[in-house]
Amino acid sequence: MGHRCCSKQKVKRGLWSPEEDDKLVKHITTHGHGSWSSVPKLAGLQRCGKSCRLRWINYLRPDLKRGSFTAEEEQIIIDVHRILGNRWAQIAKHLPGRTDNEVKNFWNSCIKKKLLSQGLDPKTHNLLSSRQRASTKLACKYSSSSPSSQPQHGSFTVFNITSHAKDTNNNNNTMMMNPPPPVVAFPHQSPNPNTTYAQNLYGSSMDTPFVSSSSCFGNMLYESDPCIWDDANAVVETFEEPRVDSLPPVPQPQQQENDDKIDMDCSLMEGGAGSFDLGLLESTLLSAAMDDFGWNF
DNA sequence: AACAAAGGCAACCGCAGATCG
DNA sequence: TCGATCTGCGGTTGCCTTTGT
Repeated sequence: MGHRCCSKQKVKRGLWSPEEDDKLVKHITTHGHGSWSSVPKLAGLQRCGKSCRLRWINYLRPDLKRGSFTAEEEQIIIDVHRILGNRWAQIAKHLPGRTDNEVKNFWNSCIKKKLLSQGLDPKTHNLLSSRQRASTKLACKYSSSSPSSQPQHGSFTVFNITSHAKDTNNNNNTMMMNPPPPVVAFPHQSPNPNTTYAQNLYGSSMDTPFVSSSSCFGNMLYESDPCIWDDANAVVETFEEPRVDSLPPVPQPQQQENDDKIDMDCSLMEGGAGSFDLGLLESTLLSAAMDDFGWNF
């Protein structure tokens, strides 16, 4: 069964040869791709247009960054995935030079296992129940390439934030935020141990589209040491063992997507804002929504 | 050294939305 | 308005390499 676009002609499948790559690159660099369905014919390739498009986008584009993912990229993937779920194309937009396919493969082969080994459900980013953790411990060993990326002391550092936001009329009405979803710190993954991961992230030279309008959240998000964070009247508590069963589930991106639209009034904002990087959340949701609605600025 | 299992990754498949005539 | 085609996306498959026995 072939693609509709190429069902009439005999097409080659499987790995691309250097000659085919060469033909495709030459054609696109001189003529552009135009209509992908006409590319194979014009380029003299016995491939279907879809295959040509995929090959170009994933491997031949000159702006691709090859090589293994950096710790920063890995953290970005985890953060954005927590918000958007398996929207690989959206996630890849946060990683210049990376493709959705590359991100997806990296997630499935590395990050997923790493999260599992750290007791996290890769779908929900929630802590697994003790029973689930026991089963995953049996099933999977640490897959990390660096020993330092293993959880230390066999425990997690989980922030629990209680925000005492004062209302604008200066009275002392305190607004107790709903219990936030768990956020697990990965201090061992920070490239610079003297700065928080978010600082590394936002302060990196990488051309990240993130613009954090609430950097206080961003800065505390990956704080590794036990601390009381009192900026903006929020209190951070840490505890050694996660209270797995009492923690509420992270709202599922999939659940928020009706007709594949991001609900801008989503429950992430309402309930768990305290433990999310709001800057990342804002920019990611906004860019996703802008994409969904076709807004360009 | 040979074989099996696991991991990693490139490519394919099918669906859904967009576009065009 | 509608059907055909194109494009983009996420899920899945299958091949090749690496690792373990």
